[in-house]
Amino acid sequence: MQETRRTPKQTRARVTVDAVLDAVVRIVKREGFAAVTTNRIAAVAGVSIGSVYQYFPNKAAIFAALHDRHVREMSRRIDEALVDHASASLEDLVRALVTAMVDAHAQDPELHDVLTNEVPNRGGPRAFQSRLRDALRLALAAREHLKPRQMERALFVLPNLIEAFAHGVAADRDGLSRTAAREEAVRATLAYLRACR
Amino acid sequence: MQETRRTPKQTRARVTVDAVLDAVVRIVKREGFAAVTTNRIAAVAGVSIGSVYQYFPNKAAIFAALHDRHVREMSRRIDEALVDHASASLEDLVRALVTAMVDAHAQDPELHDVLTNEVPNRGGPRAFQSRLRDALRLALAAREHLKPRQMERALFVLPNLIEAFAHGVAADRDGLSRTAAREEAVRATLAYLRACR
Amino acid sequence: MQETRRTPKQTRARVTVDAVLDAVVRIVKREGFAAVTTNRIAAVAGVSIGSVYQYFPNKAAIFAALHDRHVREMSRRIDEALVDHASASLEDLVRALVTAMVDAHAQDPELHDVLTNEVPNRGGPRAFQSRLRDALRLALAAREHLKPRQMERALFVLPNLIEAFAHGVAADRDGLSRTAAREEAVRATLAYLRACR
Amino acid sequence: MQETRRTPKQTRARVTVDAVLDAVVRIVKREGFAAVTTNRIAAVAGVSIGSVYQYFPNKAAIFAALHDRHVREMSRRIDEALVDHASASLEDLVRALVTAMVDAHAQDPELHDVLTNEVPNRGGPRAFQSRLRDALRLALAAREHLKPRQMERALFVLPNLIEAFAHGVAADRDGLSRTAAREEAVRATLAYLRACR
DNA sequence: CATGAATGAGTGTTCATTCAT
DNA sequence: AATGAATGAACACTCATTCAT
Repeated sequence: MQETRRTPKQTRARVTVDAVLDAVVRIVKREGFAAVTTNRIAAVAGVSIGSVYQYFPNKAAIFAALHDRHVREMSRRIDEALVDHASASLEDLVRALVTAMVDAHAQDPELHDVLTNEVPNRGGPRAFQSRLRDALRLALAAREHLKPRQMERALFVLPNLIEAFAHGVAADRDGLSRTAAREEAVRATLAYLRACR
Repeated sequence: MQETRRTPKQTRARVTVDAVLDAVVRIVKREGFAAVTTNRIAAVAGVSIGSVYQYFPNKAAIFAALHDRHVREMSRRIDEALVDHASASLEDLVRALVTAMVDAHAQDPELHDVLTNEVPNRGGPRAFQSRLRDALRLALAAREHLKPRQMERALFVLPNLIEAFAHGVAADRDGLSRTAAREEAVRATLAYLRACR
Repeated sequence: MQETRRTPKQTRARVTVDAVLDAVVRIVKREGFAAVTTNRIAAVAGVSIGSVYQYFPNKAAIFAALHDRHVREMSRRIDEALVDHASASLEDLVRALVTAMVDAHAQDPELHDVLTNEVPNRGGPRAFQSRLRDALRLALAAREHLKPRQMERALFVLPNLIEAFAHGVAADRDGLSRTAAREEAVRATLAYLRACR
Repeated sequence: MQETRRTPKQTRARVTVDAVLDAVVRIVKREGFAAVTTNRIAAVAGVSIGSVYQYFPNKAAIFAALHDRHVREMSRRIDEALVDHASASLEDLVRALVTAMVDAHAQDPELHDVLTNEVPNRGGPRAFQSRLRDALRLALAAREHLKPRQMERALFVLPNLIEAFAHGVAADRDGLSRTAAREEAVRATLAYLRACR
């Protein structure tokens, strides 16, 4: 009773916004980015075009919200891994982070591809890299004694490393299996970390 | 006498095509992707819109050609590194490849960003990953004794890794100097390679 | 209460469609066929170009609809003559049919000319000849004992005969008076019919 | 040696002009009227676009010349029939005229359809009706004693009649053989003529 | 609030015509 | 004279956005 308690207004807004964002994804996947018109979005989302403009000031804002949602979902996973493995070893935490990112992308590779290569993204797709960097900063600071210089370098390398694998898994659909790719990602990350010490 | 010898037709075509592609880049950088209209391209390229359509069947073909040119430039650099370091150690070759890619992107980060995030890219940015993969296949086969399985994994990982770093160095190094970032990228790549053995 | 009762949607559509078709006719008459651009049609019809495309998928469809409307109008007149003179003599029925066709064309000869000679007409202008043929088939079958062979021939000749006069009246603006032409048409048609017996 | 003697210039002009006109017909038949562009005409005619403009001031002139050629061909046939049957009965002459027109259209119905319904025709297709009218005036004056009023009417009716049948035979005879249709056209025309007396 | 018909600025593209070679 | 690359005005059509209902 208490947790689902939002005003009807908020709920409806939430539902409509999500329907719109999902519609964009569905259209890009099925008909390509060129088919993403605001009217089509409304139709696929099952709302009127007027309602779309009730929630988004313009088309670009829809894309921005879509990217935002993705970044938030990624951040959620990162935070979760961080908290769940707060007292685990660095190896285990890194494994958890890598697994979270790879799995997130592997789950719907097409979605990831769409977000990365088709939907315009003024903010850059690197928005959640900084969240990842922050998470790693916390993790490393608590566990390793790295000189500031080393820390900086590691914080440059690791997010790129992790994204490379996540990206690779999503793109190379008939390459490595998800499990193998994930293992490879963990191995590469830990190898680098060891080389840092 | 011999090197500049092309038919006037070919030369003119080349010049026009390049002017058009450069115009696209210039417009995206200065006014954003939304300002890239075919008529604007023609104006900035200093040719008539009719001439643009003499060389490109439609707008999408212009973008495709732009990506193509980029891929070719990348391939050129990869090939060069491969040949120049034909008898060098694997470490040196990998260093050369990473450096080549990083430098290529760092040279005009804005251009790279534009090509990656703004200009629609149906073929995927993976076109030159496969060139990179081929180069690495040659390099590894001649130097390391990897089991097929190991080779497969390394060839999946390395191109993604290198591209991620090239991106990363060009985009946000978060305080790291470009040289330091590049050095760290090489170190991370070699760390992975060593872990493969 | 009952006769004007249509949904607003249908009424509005009807009005817009007719305004568009009338606009085409007006433009062709006043400025020639070359001046018939979709934007000009919209302007003259008093609607936005977007609305035109709400009702017609493309420019050709506008022309098709225009011809269609003409054919329907002709068919209406034919049917009316047929029913009104169901129990009249063949002479009277033929006179009614000829009169209907000639008058229809004489009423707005310029319109007819435009439809015949300027507006592209993929379906052929003969669409309403077949309606005329059907009407005559009914009329003759009920009144004359023609052998199948004779019937076939009469059904080939009569529509052509009638169209020749209608066409002639519309085209030859300073030729015979409308009444005279109509009388001449009736005379020729009946002469032929008598020769068939 | 003497009759084909024209200056090379004139001959070349003739050949080019004809090639251009034939090209138009070929394109309309094969690809539809929309495909008739000046550049395509030049290509199909096997000459350069520049040469086309050497002989025609603009595109409309090409269409005009095409109609002109058709009218001239029709006139030739009319004149021939007139002379060949100078001392024949009116029936025979009319039969000859109808046959000439019907056959001319039946020979290449597609061409005729194209010229009538697709190629813009500012002059109206009536150009050769007046030639036909003149021929009939001569024929009737020499053979029948019609009052001026009757003559006027006959000269209004007959060309329209004959053209309608020529059209009709070429287009849709609805099961009738071409010979039968032509015979019936002659019968109908003569029936009208007799009713004039 | 929701709707969706209407809007019209702006786009990609064509093609008649020119003119330097 | 012949060529055909270049031109650019003009077109058909789309689609983000508005607003009366």
